[in-house]
Amino acid sequence: MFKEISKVKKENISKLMVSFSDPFRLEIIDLMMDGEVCVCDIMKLTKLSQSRISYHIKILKEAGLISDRQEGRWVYYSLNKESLFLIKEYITSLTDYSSNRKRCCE
Amino acid sequence: MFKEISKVKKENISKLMVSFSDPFRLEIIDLMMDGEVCVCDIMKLTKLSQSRISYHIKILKEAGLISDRQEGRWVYYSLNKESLFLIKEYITSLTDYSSNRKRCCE
DNA sequence: TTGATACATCAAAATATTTTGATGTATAAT
DNA sequence: ATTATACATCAAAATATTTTGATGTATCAA
Repeated sequence: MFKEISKVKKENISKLMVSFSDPFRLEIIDLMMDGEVCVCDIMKLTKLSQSRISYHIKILKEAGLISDRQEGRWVYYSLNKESLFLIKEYITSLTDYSSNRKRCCE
Repeated sequence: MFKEISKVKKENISKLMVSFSDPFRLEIIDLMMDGEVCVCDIMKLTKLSQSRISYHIKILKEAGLISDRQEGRWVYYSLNKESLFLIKEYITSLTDYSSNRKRCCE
């Protein structure tokens, strides 16, 4: 399908993009911009319930967008740079191709 | 919320990201990489039904990801470069911030 | 070893998205 | 004028996602 991004990568991309498709996940992602956060932080900063946060965290983790690091009772989450780079690469591939547009249906 | 991307932009981003959250929309987007396509093209190339394609096209259009151009009975759709750039900018802002990570909860 | 904290997981309910098939509108060809 | 084509829109059904509240697990402190 994609000419430069393989099918395997395409599935990654798909899950990664789903990460950003929910407003509350966007908020959580936003909080991770500054560095590591734990669920407790997200609870304080967003007023989302604990299980609700865990649910969204799980989606982000399974997509590969975030990494986790446990320290005692706390689990610290942070954005995964490689995944962000993959997304940027994908978007760039779209812009690159669309710059030599042609007309269709002729 | 975002430090460099305003709230208005954030709403744009949200809708733009939703555009990529469905596998069939990803396919449609993929087809637009090479240039303009009409619904009829997408039908031929994907075997999705016409109303199904129109539904997804509508979401992409409302998100501002694609532009349309009518020519007689045909409507040609193509990727909107400005929107792609906006997304790249957003992802970049995430990577930029996450490079000076700090520990939380201390 | 008891209790508290931090988080994960689960099943059910609530909600949102997607698909389908029918119908509608505009354009164009006969 | 009539018919065909290209696409949009609609309401109902199908399906998927999200939320909630309860319960489970691991860690730590007293």
